[in-house]
Amino acid sequence: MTIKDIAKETGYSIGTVSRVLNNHPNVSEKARKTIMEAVDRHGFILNVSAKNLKTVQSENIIIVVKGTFNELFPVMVQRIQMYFRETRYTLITEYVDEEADEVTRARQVCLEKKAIGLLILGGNKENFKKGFDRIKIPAVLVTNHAGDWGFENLSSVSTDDTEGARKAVEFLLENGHRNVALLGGTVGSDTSTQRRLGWEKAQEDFGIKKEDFGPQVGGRYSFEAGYEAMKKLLKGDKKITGVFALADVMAIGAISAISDAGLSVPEDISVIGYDGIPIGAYFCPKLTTIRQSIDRICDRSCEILIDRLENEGKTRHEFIPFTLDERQSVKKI
Amino acid sequence: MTIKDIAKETGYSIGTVSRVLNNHPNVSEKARKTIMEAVDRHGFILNVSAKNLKTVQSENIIIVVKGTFNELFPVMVQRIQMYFRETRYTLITEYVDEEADEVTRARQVCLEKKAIGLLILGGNKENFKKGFDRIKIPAVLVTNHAGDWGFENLSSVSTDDTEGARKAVEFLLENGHRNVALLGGTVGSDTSTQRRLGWEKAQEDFGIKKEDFGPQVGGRYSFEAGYEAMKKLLKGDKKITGVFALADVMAIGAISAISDAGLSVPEDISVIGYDGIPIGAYFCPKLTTIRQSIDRICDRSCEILIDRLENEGKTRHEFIPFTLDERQSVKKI
DNA sequence: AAATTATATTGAAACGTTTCCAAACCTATG
DNA sequence: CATAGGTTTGGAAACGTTTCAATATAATTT
Repeated sequence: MTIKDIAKETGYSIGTVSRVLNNHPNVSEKARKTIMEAVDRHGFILNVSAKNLKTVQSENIIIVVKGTFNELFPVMVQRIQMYFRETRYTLITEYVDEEADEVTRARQVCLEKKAIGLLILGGNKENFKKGFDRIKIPAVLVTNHAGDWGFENLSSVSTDDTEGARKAVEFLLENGHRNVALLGGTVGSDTSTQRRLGWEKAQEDFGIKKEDFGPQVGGRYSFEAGYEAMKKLLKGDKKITGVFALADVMAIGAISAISDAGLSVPEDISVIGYDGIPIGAYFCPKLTTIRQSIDRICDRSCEILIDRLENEGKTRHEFIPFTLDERQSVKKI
Repeated sequence: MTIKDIAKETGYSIGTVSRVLNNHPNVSEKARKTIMEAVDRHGFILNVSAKNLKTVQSENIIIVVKGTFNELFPVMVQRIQMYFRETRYTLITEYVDEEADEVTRARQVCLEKKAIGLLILGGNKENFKKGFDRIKIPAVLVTNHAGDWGFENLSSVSTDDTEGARKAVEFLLENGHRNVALLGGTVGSDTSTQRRLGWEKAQEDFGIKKEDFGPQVGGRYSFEAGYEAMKKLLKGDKKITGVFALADVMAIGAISAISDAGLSVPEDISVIGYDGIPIGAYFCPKLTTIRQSIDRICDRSCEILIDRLENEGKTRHEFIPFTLDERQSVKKI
């Protein structure tokens, strides 16, 4: 069943059928009705390949997701999928490993799939510097701020990680904690860097000298890494009363480790997380955390991309406000 | 940059270039080398639209995901994405709402995208009965057993939900619990039905009469629903010592509710879950649960689909073994 | 060296659309 | 009633591939 068959059946030319299908003006009401009727009757569907062959452009948008152990990203991908479900675009998901170069991979996939737009979940600046200028299509960096990266076709939507982290640590400090450990972070991850910076700033604001900063233990954003990092921290000699985990999943891992060590949260140690994943509200104790509006981040990213695609909107670099969700895992001392 | 340019540049015909690109036999070493060299030099990429136009078939596989509040599915989707990353296929994800008819939607998308294979995450039998026979391409039902549904082109990979649930409830019964509540389930969900059946069987095996079965409260698989359902249960008059939650997320919601009610798990009430989501191992108390090998379910689903696509393998209906992960949320009484 | 066979290459049609130009058809105006 | 202007339609080229029949070239056999 092709456009040609419809043409033959209705007695119109294929040109006319095509025009009807594409809502072109200059086609009579009568023709439109006859043709649409035939189309519906046969459940005819346009051959996208043939269409793209002519129009060159596809309607593919690629989302490149970096890092595969994250609990947050799959949910964000889902949200973004749902967003595009309502549009005429096709979203193609491409996962890349933590260590891989997401920009090179993105470029490759974009060429293969003839993508017209690009979303990147969790990229890092180093890789962008190396290769982003060769990506010609509009792109949005989701979750990372790229305001000062200086790329022409790149937008970004994120929370202000430094401020968020600062707020988290300040909250701990206001509650009397003085030795606030930092849990998590991997080299080359921009979110880690930003959040660590916030941790430092907050301590400086409270007049803590650099040599008196709490201890740090790195690790990727996962339950397991949080658990292990906390175990290491508990073995350390410094007495810790507060922990700032760079991600909720780490916070949860950490609480689990604390509890396995026979201590309790928040009685012995207070823990604050970052992200605002749903489980946090049901965890025992309920997790105090900096909540990013991931739904809004996702939606806004999609909006910006589509605006640029369809209305030639400018690139933007937006911060979505975060909130401190005060629950049970932090205690005043 | 098209195949034609490559042809012109190397002096060969476009036919020859095409054959080189497709690894056809009957092309000289010399031609192959010259052409590949030019291809690499220009970073030439075949136009998929043009290719598909001729070959008719795409290499698209659709995954239809039913239900959007689930914590398990996004992770499974990710796993499946990763699987297909290594293949020549393109996976297109399509989410449908809990109430929607996944089969009709699947058919529609398959036509639009000219898909050659289909994966369905969380379908139900009623919808299949209505419309699956009109789907002509190989499909695999992931997570539900369809052995007796009688569809020609449908495979399925799942755990034996009835047996898993029975095992869970037996475990509670063996630990001395006699009034085991059932938490969760929505009408029309096949997994719920199967698991409820297991709950009934286990009680029968222990000689409990139907009128003495524990109470049931329904709800979708989410933290929140688990929380609410448990709250309702706690208000009931029957004294409950054990709870079987149809999904880990519900179990976690339930534990949270129990704890908010001033009781504790497992001291006052034992809870067992189903699924084996990662957080379970880090929750406090650590969640005892029936763990499905979701990775293996995913991988096996993909394998079966591809086997059918490429080697005309038969349809299969496989059970992947589950395990009882005994942790801390169940106590002997 | 000629005849036969196997291998390598070419040329052209076909896939299902879109789009542009020209032709045909209206309708209103002078 | 002829003409202009606008609207509607048809026809054909073009998009970048694959594929197949036909041809050219090389290898093998006699």
